[in-house]
Amino acid sequence: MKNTIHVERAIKRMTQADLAEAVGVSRQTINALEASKYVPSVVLALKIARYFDKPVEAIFELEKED
Amino acid sequence: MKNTIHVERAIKRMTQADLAEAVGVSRQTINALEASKYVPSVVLALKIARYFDKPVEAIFELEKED
DNA sequence: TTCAAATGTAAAATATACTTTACATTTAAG
DNA sequence: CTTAAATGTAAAGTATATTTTACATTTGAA
Repeated sequence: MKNTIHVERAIKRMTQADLAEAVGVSRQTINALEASKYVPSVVLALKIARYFDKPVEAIFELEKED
Repeated sequence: MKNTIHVERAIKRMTQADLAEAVGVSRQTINALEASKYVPSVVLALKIARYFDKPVEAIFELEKED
């Protein structure tokens, strides 16, 4: 699992805390997602994608090992 | 969280066990997802969507309470 | 109607997402 | 350089996804 949350966040010039609040999770959760420490639920993925107005697949990408 | 897994499965005329094997989870996991007993990870959602050749959003939909 | 396949369900165990608190490090602006 | 904001990280706790085993019920085809 690979994601481009930090890129989307850079485009919108927002902090991890901003995004966390926008999608209703803690800042550490966003930080951990960006660091690929774990895989989000599809609910959180949908919220993040919707926030950035992109399809889930544009932000979260499967890798061979998934 | 609402999903249309059983519909996609009906279109392809496949069993829960078939889909489970195709995406690498147990049959009970598919059964529980169809019964909305829990929310899958985005990895599993991506695999299911990819298997049905549709975007995640076409199969998994956020609800107000999410 | 009968039988096998498909589905529903449940409990126990394990893995992992997510939160909270707290602190250290980095970065950017003044 | 100094300071505040942003980020990285970590540990402990809670919630929940997923598996395994097992059995009951439903459904469909012969």
